[in-house]
Amino acid sequence: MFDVFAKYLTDKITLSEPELTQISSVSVIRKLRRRQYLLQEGDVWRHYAFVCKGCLRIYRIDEEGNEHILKFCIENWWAGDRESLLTGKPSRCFIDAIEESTVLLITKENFNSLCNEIPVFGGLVNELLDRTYIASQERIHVNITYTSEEKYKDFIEKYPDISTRVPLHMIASYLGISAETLSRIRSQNSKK
Amino acid sequence: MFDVFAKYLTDKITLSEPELTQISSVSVIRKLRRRQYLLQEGDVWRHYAFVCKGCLRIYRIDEEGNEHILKFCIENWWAGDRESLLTGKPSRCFIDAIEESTVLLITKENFNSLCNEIPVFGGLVNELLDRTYIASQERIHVNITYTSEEKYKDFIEKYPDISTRVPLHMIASYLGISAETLSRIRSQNSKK
DNA sequence: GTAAAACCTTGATTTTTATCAAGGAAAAAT
DNA sequence: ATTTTTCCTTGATAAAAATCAAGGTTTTAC
Repeated sequence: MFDVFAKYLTDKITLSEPELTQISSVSVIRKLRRRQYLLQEGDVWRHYAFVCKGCLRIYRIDEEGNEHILKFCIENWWAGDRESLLTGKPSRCFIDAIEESTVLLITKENFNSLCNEIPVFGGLVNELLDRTYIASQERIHVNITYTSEEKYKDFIEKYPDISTRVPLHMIASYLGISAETLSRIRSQNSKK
Repeated sequence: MFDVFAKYLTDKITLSEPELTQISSVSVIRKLRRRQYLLQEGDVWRHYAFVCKGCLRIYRIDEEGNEHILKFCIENWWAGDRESLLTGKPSRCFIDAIEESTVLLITKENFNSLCNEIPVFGGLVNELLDRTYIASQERIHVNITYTSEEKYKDFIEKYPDISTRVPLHMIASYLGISAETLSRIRSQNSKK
């Protein structure tokens, strides 16, 4: 499974064999069955995690026990709870696998070493963070601006690959609307 | 006005006199009157901007002409459109002053040089970016989880200083609810 | 292969929120 | 100081969305 990560990296940056070996040596592959947790609320998240295969979700549970999905992570995406990672505080999130999945884990310490020792790697990570931040600003904009229907359209446009493999009620949770409302939006759209 | 920025920096990191002088030499002070634009949609944003005094807002305008406020920036906050800054593309945002304000501008190029040449400065910036990202994740969570009333309560709790100096309808815009609804929420709360 | 669980849809009803409209208070501009 | 603009509130109404409930389908687990 390391080859998936290697391909992801070498598609974007040039790495020597020793560098790839170095990255490989600190990478740990972890398989997850459906519904299996990668992180539970209260635990401290200490890794960087790259999804080689499958689909995860990051979510929080409110006082009434309702789940609210912050993010879906499919192949070639990064997963994790950056807040817990950076602050060292217990996470408020759960991460679990929606499908049988494989993730590649690198501890924070090893990851930082890689960033320092392999500058192009560090550069890639910074670029990724930039893009992630921009995407989160965009999501805030969508959230405060769009109607439920527009939010759904925007979602399937931005994430066509996710919208086909994730249950509807999870998309509703991600968008912050009820599953019933989303079901009705979808059926109305298909009539047009 | 540079002293406000100098204090902000030296409260967090240790800087030598020459370093402060170096920072000062690339800083440009700009005064803004009420409603004056710092950035208009379509322009490329090329700076880092630190608010020394006053209050700005960053917002977008939708097809129907409605404003949606992405962020308020008061003293000791950073303003700008990171998307345009990093991509070099025309901004989709407006930034203007809600009050008479003073901002300190540093061009992207000079700013990057400072980060490289003064490592503690770069470190501070990275930390700031981390916290900003975490805050944006938190805002997304609030958006998809909370009711309008809870969103408002959360806002005045997180930003008591902003909530007292910004018009109500702008807070409504920031939260993604109508001004009338927010007015009613507030009057109901005060009855309790 | 079958039972159980998860998922989606639809209807009826209630709750929440937006919209439209108008009046008054407060603040800004000159 | 006064006019103008902005801002806030309140009411009435319409629209949107949540909730409750139930039935049917699909998928998963064993």
